[in-house]
Amino acid sequence: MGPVIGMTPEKRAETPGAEKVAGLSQIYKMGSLPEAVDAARPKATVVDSESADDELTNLNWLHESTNLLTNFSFGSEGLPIVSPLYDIEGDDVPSGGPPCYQNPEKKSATAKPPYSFSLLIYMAIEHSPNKCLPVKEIYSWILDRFPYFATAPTGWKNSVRHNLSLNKCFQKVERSHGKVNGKGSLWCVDPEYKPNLMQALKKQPFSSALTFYTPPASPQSGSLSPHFLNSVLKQNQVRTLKGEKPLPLKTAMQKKRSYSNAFNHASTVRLQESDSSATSIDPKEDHNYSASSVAAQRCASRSSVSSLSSVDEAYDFIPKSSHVGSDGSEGFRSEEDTDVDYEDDPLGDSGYASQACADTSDKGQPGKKMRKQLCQEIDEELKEAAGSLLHLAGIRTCLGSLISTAKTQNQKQRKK
DNA sequence: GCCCTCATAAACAAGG
DNA sequence: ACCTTGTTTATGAGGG
Repeated sequence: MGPVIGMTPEKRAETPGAEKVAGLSQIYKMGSLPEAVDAARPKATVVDSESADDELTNLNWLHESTNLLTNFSFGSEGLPIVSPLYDIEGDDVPSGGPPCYQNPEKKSATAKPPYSFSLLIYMAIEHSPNKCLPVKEIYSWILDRFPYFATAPTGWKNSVRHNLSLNKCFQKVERSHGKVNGKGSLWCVDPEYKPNLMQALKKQPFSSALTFYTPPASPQSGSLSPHFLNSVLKQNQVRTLKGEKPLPLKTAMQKKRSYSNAFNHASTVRLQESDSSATSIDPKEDHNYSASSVAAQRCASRSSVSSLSSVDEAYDFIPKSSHVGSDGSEGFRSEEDTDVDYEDDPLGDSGYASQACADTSDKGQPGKKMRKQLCQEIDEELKEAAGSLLHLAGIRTCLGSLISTAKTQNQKQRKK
């Protein structure tokens, strides 16, 4: 198969682009924008007014922010809401959507699938509503899609487990407290490795299988949530205290976007970027089976609370409620959430879905309603936030004019 | 020939 | 005791 290459975040951290992924929240906090991000940014959005809006209180900044607020509200225009649900089964793709997932594996039912175990596992996990599956369900999915394994020697399950264990692309998430080392952990795809898996999938003969993948909708939508605005304001307070210049919202927006891009591992555009900072990894570090490095890498990539904390950090600017998302995408859930009795679940795969997922899993209509409702709510919040900003700006303008009039009156009195 | 990826097998431990 | 899950090690095939 095509090599599932370049999967070492540790190595990636050596490249400038890697920082975008590895320490995004830190980038935010540091207030430094990697040049690579700047370069990758559409120039049109980089208005050359950095000096002009250096001040947080600059009205140009505010004006721009309000423009952005109107331009980036959730789902209100332009940016399509990508549903990760329409293609869970690959068949019910709405008209106008991406091409159907053709189930290439079903074409060659008894032939050995052209995918490596890593990709099979990846596909299985990505097919699940919550992007998390226990080993058993991964078996089932593979068996379901590739009857080849029904007759294949039983060793393939060993291989699956072997892959899950050894491949850093996959993270184990304990279902509940008492089962730290017990049975039935859930396996997720490490978001950091998704681009690599995607890339590997693209190299497969049946690249149409990619269409089952659905990118997380929230971050790259570029919306300006109140959380985001608050976050910028808070950061600017800190920066001011530190004696640094406040960060213009525009810059923050750009960072947010750059981060979102980095987080959006499904972005094939990014995958094909020439600098390929997010995906260019030292092949030596990829999927390393050598005993010495595996130990070290596992320490780095797994023991760190399965990177989940970093994922959470990465969502810094996004309302917590949207971490899981109404659509269930990017399903890194809490242990409580994932603690589901899958054995008794009559829904099968869809049984892993949260309530929101369950709402949407049938025909997609209720899900759209929910999402629409959510978008409206967010829009309202955005409007409120914009209103608050305008209010503040108004106060500032009033104060400014008062001060200036007072000054002129002072001067007049002195002349007299 | 070397290195890498991947598949496969096997041993072992822990838990249900 | 048996099965499942998870980890680790070893080995070989295939490709660049």
